[in-house]
Amino acid sequence: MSITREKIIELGENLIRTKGYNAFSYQDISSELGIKNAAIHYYFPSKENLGTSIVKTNIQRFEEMTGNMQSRGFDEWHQLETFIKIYTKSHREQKRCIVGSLGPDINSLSTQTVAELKRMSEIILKWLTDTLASGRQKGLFAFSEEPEIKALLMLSSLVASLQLARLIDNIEYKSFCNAILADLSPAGK
Amino acid sequence: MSITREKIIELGENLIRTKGYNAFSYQDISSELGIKNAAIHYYFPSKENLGTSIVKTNIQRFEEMTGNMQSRGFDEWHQLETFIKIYTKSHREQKRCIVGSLGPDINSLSTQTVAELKRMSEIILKWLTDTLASGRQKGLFAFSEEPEIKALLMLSSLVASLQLARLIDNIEYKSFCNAILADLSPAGK
DNA sequence: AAATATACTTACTAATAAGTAAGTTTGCAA
DNA sequence: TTGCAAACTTACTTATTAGTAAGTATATTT
Repeated sequence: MSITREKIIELGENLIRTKGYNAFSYQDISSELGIKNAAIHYYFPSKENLGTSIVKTNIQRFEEMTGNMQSRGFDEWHQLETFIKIYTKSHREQKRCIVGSLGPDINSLSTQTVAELKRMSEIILKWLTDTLASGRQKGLFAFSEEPEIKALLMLSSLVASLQLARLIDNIEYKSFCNAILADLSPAGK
Repeated sequence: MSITREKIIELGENLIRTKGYNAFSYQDISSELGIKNAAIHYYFPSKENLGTSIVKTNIQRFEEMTGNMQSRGFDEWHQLETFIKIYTKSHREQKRCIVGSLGPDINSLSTQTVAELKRMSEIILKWLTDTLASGRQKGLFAFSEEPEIKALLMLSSLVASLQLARLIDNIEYKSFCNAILADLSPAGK
């Protein structure tokens, strides 16, 4: 695989996560990489194409991460902690997540990109639901809702928190994330 | 106030809440209203201007609603229920809220629009924090976090849920909102 | 009746966007 | 050394965008 191709994907992802899909252009990428806009089209004929590739890369990354945690024998609490670290890192870097960035632009995305984006959120939600369910069975977590609902509540909080954090100053992001985890603690109930 | 002006604001708000700020154009509005794009510029010289006006209108609407509830003597539980109804209605109409729609585009908005948007989220959060705090004092709610953190958690959930709802099919939005309210119930603890 | 303000339209401009066709350089293989 | 493919550039086109300047019709005021 080409290094330029990878750089385009990386830069594209950053642009989506900071400016948003409709606010970035091939020029933003090409000028940053010191190449011409046609060079981007050489790798990604259309912007839809690039968008879809970026989502696919993110799905792959997520699946690698969860696979890794499972094969390394992380318990459910540890897995959730690691998952939440993705968001604290994004917050530090003043970025949103892919789902939170592309979700709003769903009406101006190609059907292919939307399909991948849906697939991504479903994969995340499924993993989160399963992790919550098996963690509760082991007595690691306590919550009264259905795991699907709880997963949706948690994911919603995390996705939106990255957005709200940019609107509300003095936000204590760490406390926020701690509250999400503490809410699951069996000791607290 | 002109009826055309009001229609522009209403249409603009709908476009922001469905397509997003960067994805809608003056043409979208003018063609819908059967007028020319220059007519929109007559009322709103720039798009930034329109954006700011739309946010201001929403702030006003929110303050009228909360003011009304307070003067009518709604208790905190009733107030929260009414607040959450805004989101169930948005969900039915396949729309997001203003904060969730404009938040993602913060990097491509004018400083004035951003200022109003920040003001709006702060007003909502302040109201929610106060309502949670006084409701807990009266024994209507039970939660262990600081009211500020709890308010942020709830608002995050609601804002993002409207986005995720469009990504995840078969979402049971009612159960989701019920879970948010049930979480506050003193009986459940 | 004349002047003026309101609510537009007509007819543009300048900028930026995605996308393309054809050419160029470079390294490698036959 | 010729041929060819990969990785671009040059030089565009077409479409859409926000925005503007000047004009027009209509109603209201003076």
